[in-house]
Amino acid sequence: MARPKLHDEALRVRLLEQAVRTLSEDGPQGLRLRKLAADAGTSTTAVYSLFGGKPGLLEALFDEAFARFGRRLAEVEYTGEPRADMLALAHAYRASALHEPHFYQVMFGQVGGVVDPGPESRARALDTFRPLVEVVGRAIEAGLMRAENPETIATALWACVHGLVSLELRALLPMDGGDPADLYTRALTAVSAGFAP
Amino acid sequence: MARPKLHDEALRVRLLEQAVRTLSEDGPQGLRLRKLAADAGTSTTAVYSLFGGKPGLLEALFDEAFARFGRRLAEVEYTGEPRADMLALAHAYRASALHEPHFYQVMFGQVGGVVDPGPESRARALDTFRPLVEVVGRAIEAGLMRAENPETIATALWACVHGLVSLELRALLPMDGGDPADLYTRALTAVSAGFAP
DNA sequence: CGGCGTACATAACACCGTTGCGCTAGCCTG
DNA sequence: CAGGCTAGCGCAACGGTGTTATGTACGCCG
Repeated sequence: MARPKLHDEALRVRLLEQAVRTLSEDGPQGLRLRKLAADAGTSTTAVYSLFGGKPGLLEALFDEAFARFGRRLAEVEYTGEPRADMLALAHAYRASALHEPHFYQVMFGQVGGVVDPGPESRARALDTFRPLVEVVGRAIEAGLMRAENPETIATALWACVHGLVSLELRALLPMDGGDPADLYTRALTAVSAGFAP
Repeated sequence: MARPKLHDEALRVRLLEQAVRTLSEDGPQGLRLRKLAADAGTSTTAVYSLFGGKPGLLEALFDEAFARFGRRLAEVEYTGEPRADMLALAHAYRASALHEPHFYQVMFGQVGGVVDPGPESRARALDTFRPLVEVVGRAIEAGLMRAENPETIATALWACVHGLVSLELRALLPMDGGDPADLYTRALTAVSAGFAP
């Protein structure tokens, strides 16, 4: 060792925070390494020693985006009625995606081309929808849904919400049907009804 | 006029065809203007006079991708049983997306950041799922689904398929459930059952 | 106290999309 | 029939990107 490390964990979180801010404000396109380093008071070398490059930084943002998403879903207050809770989760999912679309893009859009999350990042991402699996489990216990694998049903529900959000963000929802929130509610009610015993 | 135009409609389709080929093989990342022009035996200026730039080229590819998708869906042979036809459409949708994921990325992923399709491109994109609306309409006529707005039900079905495909392409489908195709069938059967009268 | 080795910032590199320059090639006029 | 005018186009320059190589300043150890 020759001199004290400046590229330490503290700088890593500072860079990540700054990247999160830029991502939130300007989107993935606005994320430039030089500007990021300058804003954090360091040089681009730091990004390479701490993240290995821009793909590594994006993977860290992928994790962060799912963590934020997970926090939003964890804040949902349950009523105890599984189907209502499921709808609450879905609407929280939608609200979070519409409120921070750039993060949604990092999670599900192919950003800049190559965000290859790696297995453990994918596993953490999958953990995000654990609350939904649990709600489905309670619905099954309550006799509201048939006794299938909860993950299967939860995946179907998740896919439906995710697909609706994706279409809505692409402005591809046919808008003759009034409030989009109603469409979510009706579609998800239908899915859960379809899995009724 | 001074000399015969080389940047004509023929060159436009040649460039588009070459772009389609490159997109299909190398993905959006592999689409470089210089290489594209060289492959087509012209210069980058042609892309600007014919498409206005790279965003214009990507919008043309957006249209082309949806056209291909529409052709795949139009090739589905109907049995006459609306629910079976709906499943056939869904599996054709999935097959097309998995077979040409780069086109799917152009259609639904935020490619390179800015593919802003413009209203008439969006309208053509929405036309793509017209067959699904018609199948739903037949299901309603046959008394298999409740007499709601067919577009609403079709949108719910579309979102479900689209969401599943999106998750599958992201390798985010929980794989303990065996064949993913079964998951599609079960989820979509549930959705259509949820809209039963 | 001096040399060493490392950790860093800075500058160079290759490439991108975009744009201005300038040559080239055909019609129109004299 | 010749020559200039100008539109059309290839080419090279520009600003910017992510990445990599270079040089430098610093703190420890002999």
